[in-house]
Amino acid sequence: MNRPHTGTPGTPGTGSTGAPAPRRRSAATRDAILAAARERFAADGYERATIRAIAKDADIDPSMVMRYYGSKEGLFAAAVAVDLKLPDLGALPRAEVGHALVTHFLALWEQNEVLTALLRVGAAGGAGAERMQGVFRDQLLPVARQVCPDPEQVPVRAALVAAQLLGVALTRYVLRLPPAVALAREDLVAWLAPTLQRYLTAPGP
Amino acid sequence: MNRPHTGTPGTPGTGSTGAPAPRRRSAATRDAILAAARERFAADGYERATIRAIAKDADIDPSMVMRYYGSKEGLFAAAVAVDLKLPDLGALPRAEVGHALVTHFLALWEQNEVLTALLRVGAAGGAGAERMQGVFRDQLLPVARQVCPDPEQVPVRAALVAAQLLGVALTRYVLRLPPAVALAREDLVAWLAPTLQRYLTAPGP
DNA sequence: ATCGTAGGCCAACACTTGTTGGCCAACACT
DNA sequence: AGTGTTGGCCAACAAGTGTTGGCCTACGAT
Repeated sequence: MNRPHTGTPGTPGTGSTGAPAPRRRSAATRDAILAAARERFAADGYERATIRAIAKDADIDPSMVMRYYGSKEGLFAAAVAVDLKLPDLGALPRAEVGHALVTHFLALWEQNEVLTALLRVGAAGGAGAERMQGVFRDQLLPVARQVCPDPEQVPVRAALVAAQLLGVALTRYVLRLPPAVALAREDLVAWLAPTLQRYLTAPGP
Repeated sequence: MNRPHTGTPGTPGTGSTGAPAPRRRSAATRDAILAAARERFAADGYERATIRAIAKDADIDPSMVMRYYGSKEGLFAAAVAVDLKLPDLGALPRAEVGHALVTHFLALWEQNEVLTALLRVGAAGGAGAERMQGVFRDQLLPVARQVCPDPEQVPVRAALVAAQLLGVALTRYVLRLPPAVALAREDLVAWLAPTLQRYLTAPGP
């Protein structure tokens, strides 16, 4: 798909010395590109976030983006490497899992614009949606498995949780419905925690 | 922004006769364009849905789209004229509003791809998000006002309802998380109805 | 039958996009 | 000092986009 050209430099094998990693000068540029890309993807979505705009934000030439990340899709893939860092719900009192999940998610969304970017692009469909499915499958499902009574119902429970949480993120951080934005975080938690608690631990309907 | 050219034909003034409306031949074309546009917008989102593709689906020339709708934005505005047709919740037993809302929404969503299109484009931000805010404000808020105890809390309640419903739509119809897709409609209703019921009618936290 | 007009297509324009290959400066290492 | 490599920019390409204006054809009223 993309020619090697000079090839992606990759990790430069820190050599013989166990020294504190010299960190090639290019690493700074790469990080700048990634940061700018996250911002643009989150603000504009995949299509409207042009490589040229990202490059200008990072104060480098558009061709550098190609050199380091191969293509726009490659850049996106590198920019939204999401790790939800979900806590171990198994180690919590079962009555608190709902509360813990909501607070964790809200904190995550507000500190990291990666999730907004991912949601925006995921909603656009195609590869973005697949990536989102991956996050759901690899990160949310296993956690749900730890608190769900019936293993067979785990996927359904997790999907319900995802629907509620993503819905909040959508209305609050993407669509910005005024009441959803104005809502204080603590009130939001108070409303959502019981819902998630029920979706996760209540007996099926 | 767009020149009049021949001007949008508009409604052709059915003339003197009160006859069954001759329906200019162009009306069929316009409807075909609109149908194709809804499909494409729903499937591909705003940017990826090109005028050329829509025109090809409708078996007409791309320039016709411009003639009838002025611009791509104009076409989109005409394509997603959403009317949720929300039932009068005031006329229902208060204990059933949650159930009524979910069933109505799911039916709406599955019959009409307009909502998927609107959600996809809304999530992309910009004008799409504003239009979604409009639907929320003009159609969901008034209905919530009919069942909410405290008028001051109406916006919050409505936002919570929107978050839950849009979250389901997102995971089920846009992201297509497998468990969310596989879930039977009746089961989904059984899970969601109590949640909405609580968001709308329960005393605040 | 005639003529204005609406419905439609064609070809092109202006622009933006992702992407490429070549060239140059600074650095590291011997 | 010399030399190969890395980091970077410039200019350009090919493709695809929304959009425009002109031209042709068939219909409807006169």
